[in-house]
Amino acid sequence: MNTDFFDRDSLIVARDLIGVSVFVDGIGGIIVETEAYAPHDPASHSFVGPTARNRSMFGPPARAYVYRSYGIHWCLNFVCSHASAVLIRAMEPTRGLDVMASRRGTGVKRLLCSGPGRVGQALGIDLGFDGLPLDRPPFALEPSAGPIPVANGPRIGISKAADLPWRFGLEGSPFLSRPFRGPPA
DNA sequence: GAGGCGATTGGCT
DNA sequence: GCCAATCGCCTCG
Repeated sequence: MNTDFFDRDSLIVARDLIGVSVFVDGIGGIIVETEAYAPHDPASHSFVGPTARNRSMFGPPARAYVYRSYGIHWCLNFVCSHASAVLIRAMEPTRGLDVMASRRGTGVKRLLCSGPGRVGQALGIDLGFDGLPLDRPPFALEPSAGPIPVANGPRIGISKAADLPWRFGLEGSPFLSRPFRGPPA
C-alpha cells in the first residue's frame, strides 16, 4: 500500500480501509471496522495539542499510533493527515489464527479480533509499535480484493462528539464489534 | 503531588 | 444489561 493512502482526511481513509488486510509479522486479517478521529475533533487524543502520549499523531502520516485504553488494552491507530487518525476496531482473522488464539486465550474465531482491545492483543501490539511506519515490517498492508459495501454510524464508547457518524464497517460482517443500526447517517 | 477518568472487555445476573 | 478491573494521562492546586 502506498503511504500517500494515509496522507488524506481520516474520514476518507477510515472508509477506504474497510476490506484492506493488515498483518503484523505475518499475522492478521481483513479490516472490517474503523473509526475516524479528525483534527479539531473533541473526541480525538490530538485535540489537546501535542503531549507525550499523542506525539505520533503529530508526526508524519502512514505510521502507527498506539495507546493504552482503560489501563488494560493496547489500541492500534493509523496516522493520517493533520494529526488525524483511524482506530482499527475489528478485523476478520485470516492468517496466524493459532497464534492469535493463543494470545487471546480463546479459539473462538469471532472473539479474536472483534473490538479494538482484542485487535491489539491478537496482533501482539504494545507501546513498542508506536510510531512505526506502516509500509515495512513488522507491518504489511494489502489492498482489498474488490468493491466493499460500507456501513457507517456513530462512534462507540465516547462521550464527546458522540453524535458524529464516523464509525465505518463492512456491512453485515459477523466480525464487527457491534452491528450497525438503521440507515447510514 | 493528588485525584478523576477513559476511543474496553469479560463475567455475572 | 450491569459492573468491576486497572493504570497512564491530563488537570488542577
